[in-house]
Amino acid sequence: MVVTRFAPSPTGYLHIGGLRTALLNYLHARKSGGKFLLRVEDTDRSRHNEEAVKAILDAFEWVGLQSDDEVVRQSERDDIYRKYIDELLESGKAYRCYMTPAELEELREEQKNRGERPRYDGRYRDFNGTPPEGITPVIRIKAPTEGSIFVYDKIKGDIEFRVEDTLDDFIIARADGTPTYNFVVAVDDHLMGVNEVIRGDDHLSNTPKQIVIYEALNFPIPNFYHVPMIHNEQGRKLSKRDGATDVMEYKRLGYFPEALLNFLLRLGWSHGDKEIFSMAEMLELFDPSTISKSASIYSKEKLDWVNSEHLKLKPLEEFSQFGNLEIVALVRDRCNTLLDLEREVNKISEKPVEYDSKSLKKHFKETNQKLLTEFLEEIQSGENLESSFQKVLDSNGVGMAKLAQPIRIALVGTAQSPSVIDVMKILGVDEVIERVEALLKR
RNA sequence: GGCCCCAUCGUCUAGCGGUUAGGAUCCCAGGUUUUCAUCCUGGUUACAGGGGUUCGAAUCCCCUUGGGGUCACCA
Repeated sequence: MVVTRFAPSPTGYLHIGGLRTALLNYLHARKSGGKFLLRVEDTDRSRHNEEAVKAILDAFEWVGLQSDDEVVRQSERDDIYRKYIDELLESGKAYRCYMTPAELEELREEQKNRGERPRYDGRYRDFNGTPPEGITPVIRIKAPTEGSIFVYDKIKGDIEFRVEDTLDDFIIARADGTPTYNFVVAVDDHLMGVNEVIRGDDHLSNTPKQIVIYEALNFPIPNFYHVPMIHNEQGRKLSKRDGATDVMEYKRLGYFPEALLNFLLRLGWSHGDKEIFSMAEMLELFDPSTISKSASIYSKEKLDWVNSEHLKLKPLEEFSQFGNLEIVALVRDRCNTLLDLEREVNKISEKPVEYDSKSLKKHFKETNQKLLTEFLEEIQSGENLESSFQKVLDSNGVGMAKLAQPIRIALVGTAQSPSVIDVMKILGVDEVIERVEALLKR
């Protein structure tokens, strides 16, 4: 059974890039009846932030990606980590290091000056003497000192990291006793039964460290899939300055969760020429081993288009919150987002508060006004809307636009709207009379 | 800077030794709508550069260049 996870650190909201990673994990697990798990990475107590946890969970709820189990919180698992750290200490695979942060810093400076890679020099690796006074030690893992660590990545292929230039005896527990990231990731993934790890390729260079932990603890190594990053339109890392990176922002902007997911999935993955995917189709067709190796760039235009496609595919009934469904049916083809939809519906259902000056100038000349007045008289005399319209055109021998455009302006305030006849029918005679009179009297 | 990853239209991508290099988006033009949008038709635009291997390279190898990531008692 495939077990995957998404493990955000609660530093703020759910990031759009994180959502994509989560989606890929979710799809991969669920399509084969496996499990998708959520884990909050908050080992650093100064970083624990309950509000952020809630924000992230809310976002997951909105997009509909649900964890198949209780959300795991690392801050509540100190005992577990302690146990494994003790185990490593006892078996001699880890050791206490009494170097102070200042000493460490000094060492790094020296190494840098010599043009070497900054790394811990292993001075306490085989220490047997009496520990220096007044120093609470950190715990370091005994990493291999030579050879290579191989990562067999299902997306990137086999990657060799030479121990010499990638590893040192890194810290697995801080002086305050809390475990560090690379250690808890390995422990938790194993304990949670995670056997397929899909994550951003910014984690690729962490992987050798985690493999060191897996091996020290005799845990089986999971399959790794390192997915490329999403960049901004300048080809750089997506940052807050690039507009909406908070998933919930997309809700406010009127996007459908499925459309956002659809868009995100197509960044780095494709299935033939298919562009629009329902959740069921995503689940059916997704295969993580076919994710592309190169980074992709976020494109708002494409998202808008994907959202508009989803908007057109939804059953009409889903939009009753926006008002008259006949109006919704009339305007939804001209919308990208729900915000657009709301605006377009209102444009018809509410009386215009002002008239577009350009439209007036072009379509509210003398003849237009005369035709419009005639039209008003016809409908006031009890003639129905459609025949009144036709009658005025026929008796004056003019084309439809001469009358349709001023009616549009009267109805919605601009010369752009769906079919005037359709709009008038929905509005009804009384409302049409009111709006036409309002324009003529202005 | 060391290490690692990556490289096809502006963007998302197809291609996995032989294709007129395909689709989508964006943009432009035409048609439909006597409006706008939708929709339909058409069009512009790509294999980063240089070496190999091969009868044949976008596809395989090497180098260069460019971009990204990572180097914490952060995750």
